[in-house]
Amino acid sequence: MNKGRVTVVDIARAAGVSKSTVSLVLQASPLVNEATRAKVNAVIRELGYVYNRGAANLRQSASSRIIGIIVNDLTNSFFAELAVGMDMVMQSAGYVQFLSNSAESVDRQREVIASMREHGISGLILSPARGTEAADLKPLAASGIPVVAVVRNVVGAKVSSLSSDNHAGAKDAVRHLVSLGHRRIAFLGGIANTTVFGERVAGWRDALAEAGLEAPDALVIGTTASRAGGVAAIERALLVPDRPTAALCFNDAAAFGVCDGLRAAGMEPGRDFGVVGFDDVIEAETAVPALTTVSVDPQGMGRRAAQLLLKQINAGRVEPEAIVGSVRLVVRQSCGAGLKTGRKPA
Amino acid sequence: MNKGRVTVVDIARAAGVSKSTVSLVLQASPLVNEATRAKVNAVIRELGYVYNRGAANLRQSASSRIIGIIVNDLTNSFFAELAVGMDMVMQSAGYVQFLSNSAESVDRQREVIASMREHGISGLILSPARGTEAADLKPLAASGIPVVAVVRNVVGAKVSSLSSDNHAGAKDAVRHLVSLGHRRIAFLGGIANTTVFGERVAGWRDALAEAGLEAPDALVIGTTASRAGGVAAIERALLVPDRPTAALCFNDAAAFGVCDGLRAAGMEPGRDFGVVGFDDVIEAETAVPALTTVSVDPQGMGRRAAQLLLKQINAGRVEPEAIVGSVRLVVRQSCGAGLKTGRKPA
DNA sequence: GTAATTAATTGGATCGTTCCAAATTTGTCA
DNA sequence: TGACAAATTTGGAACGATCCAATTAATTAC
Repeated sequence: MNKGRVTVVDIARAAGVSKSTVSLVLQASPLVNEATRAKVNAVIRELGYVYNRGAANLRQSASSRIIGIIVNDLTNSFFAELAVGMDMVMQSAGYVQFLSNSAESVDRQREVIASMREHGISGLILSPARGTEAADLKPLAASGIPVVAVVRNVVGAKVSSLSSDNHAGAKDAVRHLVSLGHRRIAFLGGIANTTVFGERVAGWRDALAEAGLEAPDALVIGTTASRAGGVAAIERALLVPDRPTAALCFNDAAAFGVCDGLRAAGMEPGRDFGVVGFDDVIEAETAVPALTTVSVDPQGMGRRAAQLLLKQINAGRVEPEAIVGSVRLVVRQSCGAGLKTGRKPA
Repeated sequence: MNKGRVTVVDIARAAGVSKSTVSLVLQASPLVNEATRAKVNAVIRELGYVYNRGAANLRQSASSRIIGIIVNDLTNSFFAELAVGMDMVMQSAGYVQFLSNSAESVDRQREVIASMREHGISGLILSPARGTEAADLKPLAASGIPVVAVVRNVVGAKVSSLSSDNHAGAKDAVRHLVSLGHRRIAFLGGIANTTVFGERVAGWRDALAEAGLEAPDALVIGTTASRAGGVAAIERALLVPDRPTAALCFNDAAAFGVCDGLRAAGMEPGRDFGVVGFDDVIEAETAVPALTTVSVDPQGMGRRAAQLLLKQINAGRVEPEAIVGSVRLVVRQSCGAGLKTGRKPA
């Protein structure tokens, strides 16, 4: 059974030329005569020919035009947007992408990477699962497949990375809360022993030190980087003696949770307690109160990661570079600053 | 340049067997002697061999083990979760997936489908962009590639579909609001002339008719299926003379927007206005007030879609079937029903 | 009108794997 | 030990596109 598959040879036969000519037409080569090209293209359309990229990729020189993307938590809208940003760039560069969700499991991530290698990806963008080691990426580097780590980076791995300036962002956010008069500022949510958590807490600590305020460990409450984690964190924070009056949250998801938790305790975020998030997810703008947050522009970050990867793919030689994206504080209502002006009715 | 690629022939030479034997080992065939298998596997590990799936797929009998997934809006967490559900099933069935975001553009969707065909996908799960026509899926059907449409379906296309019982879900939700004493119930958010919108509005209308209540067009306010759309919808709804006291929202995103808009207007969702969503996104449970919503279990739906597609791929012969998933109302706080019990502190 | 030049076209050979039929080795039994 | 069956192994021909060197056709030059 031929499976009904139409091949270059079928086209060649029908158009009365050789398969080589058909191949040239497919590659839009200038070598082929216009009349011939037209005829071949007509036959291609007529027979419903589908280019077989797998066969073409067999020649060792070819590039698969497939790139792999692995994120650690697709249900988090930060990553969903990151993926969308990458998709945009890759799409217009003529690449397709294998997108997978490691769900924070290194085993799963390993499997996915192996599978992607078998499919011959030309590059990989990875938001590493917690616990990823340099060894996990070794084989990729060995076969010359460029890798870009986003959001988190992998210590010891010689791959490019694109992260955001967590330290500066956290510092700015806390400075802002201090300028609003807060003296007891907590750090809520997130998983304690991760690099990103560490960087953000350091920023928090430094800003407090700068203002001559103390930064007690009791005010650092790590839980999960999710809405539920935020709820749990604020519940505990409100039990601390000499309770905080404001908080920098690990990320926006946690910040929303903190708002939920405050309301459940009869407090209104922004008015009774200052809340600042991190990430600037789309919902941050439309939420009520609108979330003051450190903007890392996930889509933009996705686009930049994709561009970086493409650059490396085209460059051939892989020269790892570490980019730390700058970050800016977006002041909205949840910190209490924007409340005077209020929300203008549409 | 050999590109450093290790092939079966290299393994064969190093292990002192023929490439056919290596191939048998790769396929875990029982034909090969244990001692030989062990030696070959050792060499495979030693030389760092990577299976070339592209080459294997060349044989016409082979299946690519790649499936395509196209969703119309990945930034909507409903679709992100849908994708995660599919990922789980596909992953464990040994498939990888091309995941793309059509961003509601049919042109983009067409390109993506073409690209996926060239890569030889064994099946496609599609949440069609608005305006998708049967003709867009024709070539896939023609080459015997099974397609499962999810969420929305494509009229006239002979593909399997998996949608949820929008009519029944909406009806249940409105009945519940009626049972809580509401008499003026709006339908808020969503894009007006889409199938899903139509089905949900019909359920809303039928439930009202059943209760002997009127269903004026002024109370159907279509905007966008997003948080911002919900805010806009409730703003308009509150201006309607004889304003509604509760609303069924097109989806959870819109419902969250409605809650935001209510608060901005000084009203508390659940207490001053009943809000019911649709989809049961994860955040629905942890939000404050927890969202009463019609559960369609996006992850579960993703899993079922993936299973349906796998069934069709394995069956060979493609027999389209339309599955309408049942749906159930999850009563939480936002409708006002759960307020008496309140939220128990953790 | 023929040689030189340029423009188009074309057979293999090749990429890395699978599959088939055929060959080889090993084992069994009278 | 020889005949026969079972267990292993193995070349070579696919699969569908690309690329190279070589051939043929069309132009131009003299």
